[in-house]
Order: sequence, then C-alpha cells, then structure tokens
Amino acid sequence: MRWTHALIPTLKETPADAVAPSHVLLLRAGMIRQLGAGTYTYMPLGLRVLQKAVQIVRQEMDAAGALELLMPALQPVELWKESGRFEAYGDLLMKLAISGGHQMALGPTHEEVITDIVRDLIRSYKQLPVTLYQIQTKFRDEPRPRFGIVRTREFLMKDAYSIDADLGQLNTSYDKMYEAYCRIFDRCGLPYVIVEAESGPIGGDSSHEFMVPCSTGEDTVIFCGKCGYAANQERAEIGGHDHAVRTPDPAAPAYESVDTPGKRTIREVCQFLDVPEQTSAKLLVYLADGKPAAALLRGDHELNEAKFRRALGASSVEPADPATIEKATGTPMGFLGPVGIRIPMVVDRAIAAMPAVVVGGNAVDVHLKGVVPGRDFSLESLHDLRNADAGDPCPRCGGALERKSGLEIGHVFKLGTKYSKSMGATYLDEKGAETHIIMGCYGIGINRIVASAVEASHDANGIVWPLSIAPYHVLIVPLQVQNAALIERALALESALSAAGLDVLVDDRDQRPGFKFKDADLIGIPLRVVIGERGLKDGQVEVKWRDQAEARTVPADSADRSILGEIEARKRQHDEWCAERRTARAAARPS
RNA sequence: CGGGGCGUAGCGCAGCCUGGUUAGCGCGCCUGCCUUGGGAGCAGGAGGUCACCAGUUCGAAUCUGGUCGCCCCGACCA
Repeated sequence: MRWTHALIPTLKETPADAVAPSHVLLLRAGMIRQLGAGTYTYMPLGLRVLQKAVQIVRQEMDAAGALELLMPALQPVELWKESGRFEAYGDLLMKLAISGGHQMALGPTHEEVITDIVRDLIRSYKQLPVTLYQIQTKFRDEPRPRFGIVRTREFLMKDAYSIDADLGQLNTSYDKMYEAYCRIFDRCGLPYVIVEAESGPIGGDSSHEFMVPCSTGEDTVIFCGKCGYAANQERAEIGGHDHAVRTPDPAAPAYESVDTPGKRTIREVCQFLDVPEQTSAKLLVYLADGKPAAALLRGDHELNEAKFRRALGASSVEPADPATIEKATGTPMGFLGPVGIRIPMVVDRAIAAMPAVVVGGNAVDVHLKGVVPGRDFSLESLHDLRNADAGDPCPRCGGALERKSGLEIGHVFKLGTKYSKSMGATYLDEKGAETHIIMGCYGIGINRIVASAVEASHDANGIVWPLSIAPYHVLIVPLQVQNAALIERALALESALSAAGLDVLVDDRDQRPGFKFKDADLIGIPLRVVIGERGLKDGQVEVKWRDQAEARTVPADSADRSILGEIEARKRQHDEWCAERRTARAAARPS
C-alpha cells in the first residue's frame, strides 16, 4: 500500500480534547476520528489494527471449540423484561421506538438473546456442552464516555456464552475460555494481569478480569507482591481480622455529647473537633432490597457495596436518598450514629479495633465523643465491609497489599442458572428429568485491546505496536521520490515482501526525510526500511525496529530476504514466548 | 445527575472584559521557486452562517437570556 493512497491523516499538534496517551496517539496517528461523545470512526490504519485483534480473538475462540454466530444488535425489550434486566440495566440500555410503536433496545450484551435461542434449540443433555460466541457492535448509553476509545457508547465486543449441563461442565468450559483469553492477550503482546472480580448478586463461585495496568485504567487492582494475590478493589478481601476485636476498657469514661452546628461531613466534624478522621466513624444508610439498613465504617474508610450486600444477605443495595434516610432514622443525613439507631446495622471490623470513636448523635447538630464500641453499641454484626487499599494485610499471606489502576480488557464469569431460570431454559438429563441449563459468559473489549496496546507500548514520539496487531509489519521509506530508480526499488521490495505474506506500507510522499521519520515513529509500524540515495550508492538500505534505538544496514540486493528473516525471527521468538507461558500455566494448573 | 471548563478555517489558538472598517496568528492544504537523513525557507492563494436561537443596540464574535454540543473531576458502570 502506498501512503499517498492510504488516507492516513496524521497530526503534528495534539488535539485539545485528548488527555489519555492512547487517545492522543490514536488521533495523531490518524487511526481514529471522533464523531460525537463516545463514538469514533476507525480510519483505515486504525481499522487494520482492530481487525488484526479480531482475527486473533476469532482464531483462539475457534481453537477452544467455541462456535461463532451473529445475533442482532436490535432486540425486543420484552426479552429484557423477561430476564428482569430491563429495570436492572436502567438508563444504560439504549431504547428506541420502531414503526408500529414497538419498543426495541440496542443490545449492550446478549445473555437474553442467547438464552432465547438455547431454550428452543437445546432439548437434551446429548447436545451439551456447547459454547457460542460472536464479535459484534454493542451499545450502552454510558453516562460518561471517556479516554477516547476506552469507554464509548458503541464498541466492538467478543461475547461468548457457555451452555452446560452441570457444574462440572461449566468449570471445564470456564477453564477453556480462561486459557483462550490468556492465549489471546499473550498473542496480542499485552502485559495483562488476571484478577479476582466481583461477580455481583448472581453469585457464582468465580469471576476473573483481565487487566492491563496503566494510568488510564478505570479499575483499581489490589495485589500482594509477596504471594501473587490480585483482585479488583470491588472484590478484594482484607486479611488479619482474627485478633482485631478489642475488649472495651472498663475504665473508659462515658461518652459526651458535643454541639456541631452545621458540621455534617466527616472532614468538617473532625476539623471542628480537632481530631483525626481515623478516630471517627460514619453511618451510611442504604436500601437493601428496598428496606433501610446501615453500615458503620471508620471515617476515612470506603464502603464496599458488594461486601455490604453479602453481609446483609440482600440481592441488591443502593444508597438511600436524604428524605428516605430522615424518614427511616428520624435524623437528617450528617448526624447519624450507631448509638440507639433504629434500623438494622452492620459494623466494619476496623471499628472493633478502636478504643473510642466520634460519631453522629442521631440529632441535628449533635455528635458524640468517646463512644466505646462494644459498650455503647453492639458489635454483634461484625463484617469486612470496606474497600481494601494499599497497606492493608493480604487475605492469603498477610503481606502488605498494594494498588494500581488497570484497564479491563476481558472478563470471564460463571452465570449459573440466572437466565435459564428467569427465562425457562431447560434440557432433559439422562434420567429424563427437566433441568435448568448452566451458563457462563465471557467478554473481550476489542477496542480496548487496541487502546491498551497503545497505553502499554508508546514513547515520546508515538505508538510502538506489537508485531501481531500492527497495522503493517513493514514501512518502506524511500527518501528521494523523484528518483525513479529509487521508487522502483522500494516498490519492488514491497512486492517481494507482500508476496511473502507481510503487510507493507510505502511512504511515497514527496516530503523531507525528517518529516517522514516523525510520521513513521508516530504510527508505530514495527520495522522501518529506509531507502536513500546515500545508502544505495554503497548498495545498502537501512533497517530499524521501532522498539530499538539503533538502525542497521543490509545489502540492498538481498534486502527482501534479510527483512523477511528478521520478521520471521521476531514472530518465532514471540510464538516461543507464548508457548512457554502456556506450559507454565499448564504446570501451575491443579489437575 | 452534581461541580468546573470550552465552542472563532481540517488542527492548535488570539480577539470578547471596554460593541464600531474587510475577524487575525501558527500548523496543515493548493501553485511556483528553492531545499532534501529527524516535522526547512521564500512568494502567491483557497478556506469562516465566529455552535444555534432570541433579545439589547444605529451597529454584536464581543453584552443579556435560552438551547445544543464537547472535554475534565465526581456520582454511575451486567
């Protein structure tokens, strides 16, 4: 492909709206172009990267035995009402009216559609297990699209669904997908980590997310450098609770009531009373399955809603609004406390380790000082309720946890019978008994493969694509394009390399060398071949890898063979690395 | 949905506060000359409903009100 025919609109200046490295560089490299908030065009160069990622995903899904199909993005809302997710998804679901006044939705995911297919077509245990997948555009009315193609309203997703007869089959299907994901991201050259993820109210015994650590990541990963424990902060447990409960000091004085006019937040109260936030506690009121319930946490800690939900045994929790709070407790928000509270309360373990706390007085403009946990309020319902954070003890080994941000590129998830029950998907087992099918779902954000590759691999000059998903393998840069012999040589080299199966771009623009080199670095094609009059005089062309500082020269007459050799060697090296990782995973897997 | 910022040429911006010829600058684009190994130089040129609507005014990019759009922080995120 010649650059002059390729429509690669590179930009020298950084577009003002772009902040994240992947956003800036993909725009500047002419790979994407914004249409509106959360909607992007993939220009030819960007589309090539996307399609290479698609191809890798498809190959590994097929190799794992999954069957590809294609479901409609346009779905009847009735299906969503049937599963109960019409309400649960809320505004995130894009709805539209079609002719005849019918309500339709643009699919944000396809559990409902797949379950609808399966309940008709799967009748017998003999048809199981089966895993189906598709690569398709998804729609979500994101309240806040951001970071370029990281979070958009329309995106390309590979979603797979395993259909199994029992838990044993589900575990096998899940493990296959897990392994396929490792192979996919290994092949894409992404430095991913696998973390335990919150599986939500569905339960299910496991869920893992594949994360690429980077500053634009929207998730927080909590990990232990000592034992390798890693979890999404939504999921991460906190260790070392065994000895934390403290006996109330019998000599402790009674608590006292203090006036705190207008001081509602922890910060305001603590500053007003001149005490550290770690010595205060806050009472948060939620609606758990519609009924008020409270969580008591240390003032500087964050509530983890999933832990709270599990502690209450509820299927959903949501923050109560101020009016509801006042109605349920008799006290407006800002002055709530555990002493004499009238609604069910669970207490975070950290509270039990405190000798005395500052809390709300359950009356306007009143807080209480010197309240003793276990004496002035009950510690019967003690749970791990807060978000783990850096410095907390690891739940496995007790070492100090650390945190970093990560970009979620894949998620594997055991659904169980959530959809087969709500939508009536059953099969007949060996004994002729009607049984609910068991499902798993597995997603990969294809666009995020592209974004995270850039986040993980770029420098001051531009993108450094991994060979496997680079838009082209080789960029040939003829320097003097008016020199017919030189251009001819460049095009001959292109033909030879293309014939050998490589993707080749030729920068045939009539520009100064510096200009072309800058663009070459920006778009990040792995191997650059410079053909100039100077080198050609000595029968040499220059070869330089994007990820290496130094260029080398090779004889021009055999340039095709040496370039092919270099690319093949790189590929082989990467394949071997992938194979080693596979072997290591297989060895680590409990049989 | 709350807070903040911004909308002037394909991109980056100035002008607005203090209304007044033909709305400017840099990059990019077109033509020519010149130059040719890390985003050159000179000359000429094309490109604008100043986001939109309404108002104030003799006169609005500029002042007022409204609408829309975009970005950032937060909330939210199967």
